Amino acid sequence: MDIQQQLDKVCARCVDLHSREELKKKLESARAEGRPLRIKYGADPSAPDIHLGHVVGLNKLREFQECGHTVVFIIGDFTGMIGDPSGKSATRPALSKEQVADNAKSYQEQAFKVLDPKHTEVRFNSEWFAPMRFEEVIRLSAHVTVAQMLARDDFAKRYADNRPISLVEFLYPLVQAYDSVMIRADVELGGTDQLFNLLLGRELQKVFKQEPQVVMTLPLIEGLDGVNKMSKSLGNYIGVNEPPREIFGKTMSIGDDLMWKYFSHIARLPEAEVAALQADMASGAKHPREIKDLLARLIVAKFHDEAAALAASEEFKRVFSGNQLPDELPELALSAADLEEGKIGLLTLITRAGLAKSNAEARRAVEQGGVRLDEEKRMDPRTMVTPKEGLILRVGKRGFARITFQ
RNA sequence: GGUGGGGUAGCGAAGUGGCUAAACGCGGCAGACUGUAAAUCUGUUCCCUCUGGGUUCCUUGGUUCGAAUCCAAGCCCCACCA
Repeated sequence: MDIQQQLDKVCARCVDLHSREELKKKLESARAEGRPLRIKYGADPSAPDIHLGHVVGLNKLREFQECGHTVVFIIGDFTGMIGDPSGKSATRPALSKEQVADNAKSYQEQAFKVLDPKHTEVRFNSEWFAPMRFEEVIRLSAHVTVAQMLARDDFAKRYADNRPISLVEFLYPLVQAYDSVMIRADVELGGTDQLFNLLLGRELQKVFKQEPQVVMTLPLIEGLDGVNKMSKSLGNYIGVNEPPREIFGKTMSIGDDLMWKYFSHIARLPEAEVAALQADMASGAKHPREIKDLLARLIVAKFHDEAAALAASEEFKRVFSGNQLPDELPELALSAADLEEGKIGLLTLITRAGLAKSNAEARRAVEQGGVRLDEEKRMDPRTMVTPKEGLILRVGKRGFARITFQ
């Protein structure tokens, strides 16, 4: 692939790029030296589930790989084990060595659903941080000023509002920047919220007499609520490891407006096709549900396969549009000990099936008309049920259980 | 070290002696409708064997017929000034 093609490919759909010119030069010199560029991507092992928010970046990394470059996937195990000692951030709990190792492993497995393992180098940042002496930390800190740190939007706002900023938070960007130095990154990419950290990597590389990395940011993708960026802590995410049905359903639940971003950044549908779909929707030629169904199929196929995507789509139509039962129902095994004179209270049955967290919650579902036994609505919470093998309990649109006996 | 502010349900945030299981917003759940787990509308949202009962407003002790609200001690958090 020639340099121009590579540039067009990797620069597409990014938000910030510092700079295209530099990237071009790097591509040229890399070609001249017959080596691949080193594309850095940092991963936080405290949240081991990769979701579609990460996929935006992973897709871009994959594009670099398709151009023959090497992805350096850094697992922040060192920082993960420290966490955020200020305790402010719930997303940064301190993890044990074992937890970090486990998370790192599952992280890689998931990342390789998108990345090509043959062109990926996995590194752990404890490699260089664990043996570091405090003296070196101080020296490193000397390269950054408080004013520089306060230039970061997030810090500036918090400082202005008299909200706390822990010193640790000042250190983390530095840690990330130092990673760039250690792996001699040519390019680093991240979400737009990472711009400051990425740029700091450039500064630090200059200090260490390295050619500064090219910095590229990609859009943050809103999660299921359509407002906040997709994140595990907000629970508004679609994980790449989730079963087809979940990925499909969750995708169908995003707002119509958000579809386009997913088409382009997650499903990687070419811009022209996205535009065509938008036109079809505007003209009424295609129904929004139909378009979203396509999106959901593309996403399921990306992490599972075509057949699973098709099956999920069929099942979704049956369960939600047709209000029918799904093909697989979770089972609730009862034994004679659970019954009193052959009966069990409806509320108990619901909580036993895990379809409500408490009896009170089950009661609400019943009183609000959300509970059915063999498709027959039951609105009295005092109902005593005489369960039989194969009885189907349904709570709301999504909760099902089939009763069996042991 | 000094001064001030604060800790209320999943989160944010009212409430400063009884009318408070605690306003309101977000989130969650259910229903209606639909184009779908979109949007919108309605209801609901501590627990329990539920026309009743139990336990809550950082902790412990106290005042009071009665405390999230008052007092004391403690723990924790934040800001500002040094």
